[in-house]
Amino acid sequence: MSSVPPYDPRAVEAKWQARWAGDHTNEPDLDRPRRPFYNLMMFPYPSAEGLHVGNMFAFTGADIYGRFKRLQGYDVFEPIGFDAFGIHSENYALQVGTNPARLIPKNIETFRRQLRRFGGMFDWRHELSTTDPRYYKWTQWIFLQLFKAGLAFRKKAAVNWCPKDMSVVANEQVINGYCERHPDTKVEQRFLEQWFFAITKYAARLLDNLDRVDWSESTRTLQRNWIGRSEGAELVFTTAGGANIAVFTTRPDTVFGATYLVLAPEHPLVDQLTAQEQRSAVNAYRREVQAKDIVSRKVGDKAKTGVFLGSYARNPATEEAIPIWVADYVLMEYGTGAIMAVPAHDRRDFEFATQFKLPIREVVHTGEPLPSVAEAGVLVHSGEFDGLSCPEAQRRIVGWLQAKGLGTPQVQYRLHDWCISRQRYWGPPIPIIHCDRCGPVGVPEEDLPVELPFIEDFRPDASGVSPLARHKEWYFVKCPQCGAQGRRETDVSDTFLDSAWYFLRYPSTEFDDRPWDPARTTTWLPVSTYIGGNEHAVLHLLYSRFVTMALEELGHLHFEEPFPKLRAHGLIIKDGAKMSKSRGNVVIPDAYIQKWGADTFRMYLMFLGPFQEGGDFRDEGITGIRRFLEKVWTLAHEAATPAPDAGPGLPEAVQRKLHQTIRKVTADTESLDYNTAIAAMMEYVNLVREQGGGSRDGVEPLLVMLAPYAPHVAEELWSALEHDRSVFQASWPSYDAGLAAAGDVEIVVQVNGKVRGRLTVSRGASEAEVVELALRDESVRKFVDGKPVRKTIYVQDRLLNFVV
RNA sequence: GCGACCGUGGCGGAACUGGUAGACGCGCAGGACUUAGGAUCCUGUGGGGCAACCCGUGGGGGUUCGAGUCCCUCCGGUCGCACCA
Repeated sequence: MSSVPPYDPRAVEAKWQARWAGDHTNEPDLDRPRRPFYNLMMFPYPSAEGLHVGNMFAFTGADIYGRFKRLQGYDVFEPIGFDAFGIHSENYALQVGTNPARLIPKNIETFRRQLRRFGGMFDWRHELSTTDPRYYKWTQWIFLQLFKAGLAFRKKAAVNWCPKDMSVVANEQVINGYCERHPDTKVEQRFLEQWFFAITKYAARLLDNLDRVDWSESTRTLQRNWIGRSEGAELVFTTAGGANIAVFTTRPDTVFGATYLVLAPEHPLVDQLTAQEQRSAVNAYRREVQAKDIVSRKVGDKAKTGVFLGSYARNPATEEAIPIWVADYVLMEYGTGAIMAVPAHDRRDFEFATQFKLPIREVVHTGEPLPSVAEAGVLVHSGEFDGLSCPEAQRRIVGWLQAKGLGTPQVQYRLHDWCISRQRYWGPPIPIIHCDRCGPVGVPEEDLPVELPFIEDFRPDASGVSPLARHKEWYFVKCPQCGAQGRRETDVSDTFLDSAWYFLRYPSTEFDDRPWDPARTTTWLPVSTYIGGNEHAVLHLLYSRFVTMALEELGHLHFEEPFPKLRAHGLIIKDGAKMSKSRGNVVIPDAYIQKWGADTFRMYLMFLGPFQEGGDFRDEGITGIRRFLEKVWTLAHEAATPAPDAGPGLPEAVQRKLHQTIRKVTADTESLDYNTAIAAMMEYVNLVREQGGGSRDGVEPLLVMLAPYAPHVAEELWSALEHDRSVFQASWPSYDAGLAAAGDVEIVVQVNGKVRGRLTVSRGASEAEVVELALRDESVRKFVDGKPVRKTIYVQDRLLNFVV
């Protein structure tokens, strides 16, 4: 055996990374691809700590898929970028006292270095950052398109306000009513005029299209639940004073049991319906509710609170006068902000009625104790509808009330309109100018981008207005419509808007005069495969779908679903817990890559467990992968200088195993089962070593299969076998199903379900043959032993079972 | 509280439509080579038993010739949601 050079991953990886960059290996011809394949992964937020193994796990899994597609003959476009606006960057900047505009470029530089080092197949020509004015110019442009189409509008909405931060905080930053950063400070509720996108107009389409996309079922279920469609009816309760109170209910069949009404504290009719003697109690209650932060109002303890308004409404079914209450368990954002309470058949209403001694009337008899919420029973105490089943009664009662003008069938969605306003500094300014005469006016497209000014005092102050409003030269501007003095909108937009369209920009990053080039877009979009974490299963994906859908409708795109195929990867866990800075268990990959090489580390991460489920990061097992690559290294060098006595062709066992391995690695890589694909390659390598070592025919297909997983070492060994061109110009090996299936099989012989013997027979042997052989077996005979065989079960090529 | 997913050797994990449980890897034990080995190679490795065999996929029950896989129930864990009328 000739001498094999040592495997030095650092040298090999540096060499091939330089070669790929120099040869433009990872840069497909975007204008004239033969078989375009857009391999997208969720772009990272460039944190100050750098890329961690969770990111790398996700990117490696996505990169393997892209490289696999490349080897199957596709022109793969695999871009990367940075989602760098947002509250995380801003809070970190506030903490260290440096403007985020200065911090982010450094963070991006670190990420870029780490991403190059791990060997992703990225097309760096098309890198983007959401903070780049060349990018957010078009984020603003999209806002304007939606604004012009009437899909962006303003309304008042509650926000969490931290008096210490002097700023708005997100729901996730409120911990039990206190600010995350100031645990002694209670968060308040404030009502501010905010910008919304009318995503609810698309609720039905967003829901229906889910049936037609190829996504993991778990992700689709999350989206369905989030959209939350429910069917029911809107019913009208009238008051003596002539007010109409509309309520939404999914159970119109229980309307005879509605013994009181509840309005949300913010309901516009509360003032009008409050009786004089109750006014101070009602006002006090409303103030109390407003003082609570949003989260504890929604999440908080389950004890019900509320106040009687002192007035009554008429139940449209019974015509009785029933009391009207205000309570915060009714939410203004859902339905009409008012409910008919049916305490006998709704847990929440039951709890409330019990507490405030309100009447409880059973109208659906199920035999269960109250409250009985099931729709399995017959109507009672419901006049002419007594005896009907619930579904039947729902139809009939809605029809009856509809005829009286007091009800209509209706579908409600849980989905809210998307609030895109952020009273913050670090985001793209919303491109609107407020004019006293013209109202909110869109910034003319030729004036985009509205640049975010670099300001030193980006800290919020007690005024409650955005830091941007303090910059007069930026803030005051002429109204584009009438030329009068106007003021810029000082809210910036939500980061979810930045990321709701980045995949549209990637193929067209070099064009500054259009957000995306029509020809490029037709060629490359929609995305071929999108791989990302399930933490974005709802918001990011839903917002991206909405933006795409709206842009399609406005004629800017030719498709309405951006991600026809989506796969969610699992999470990397460390010491049984999610990696997070607060737990202090974040692992940075750099030291591992330095020590073991990127190839070993990539494969190690994929070998931890199923990609779509995640795994527990411990570094003990990493040497196993390194040993495997060393073995491949040796085999390939043996193949490069074959022993003189090497015969032609592969030993039969190797040949068969090779075809079985190709079959398994192909199927497993396609389905993202990378851990078992790696195990299959290991088995093959073990067999080749047993059977005499490396040969060209045995090693070359292995190197191609290994290339997506360990691209650098695969390139190095491919070139050691005297190939001039990149291994990624090779094609994925095919297998011969006949060869893969050939050979003998071992059949298990059972007696009464217990394994008593094993037989080796040729594949496809007949039952009679196997039975005869089995009965000759010593240990099988011992258990059959003259007893009559009552039944024989034979499973071809697998098992024979005698029941005696 | 509701919903989804999951419990397999010392560890990470394999196991197609019910059909050889523990692939592959780590670790561990013994051996070889070596001045040395935390390098490499070989052998073994679920538990019990000298053996024939017996037991074994969170606990209990069921269906079946046969259950990690299907059904019921209990226990434990992870994730998601948060009064959605």
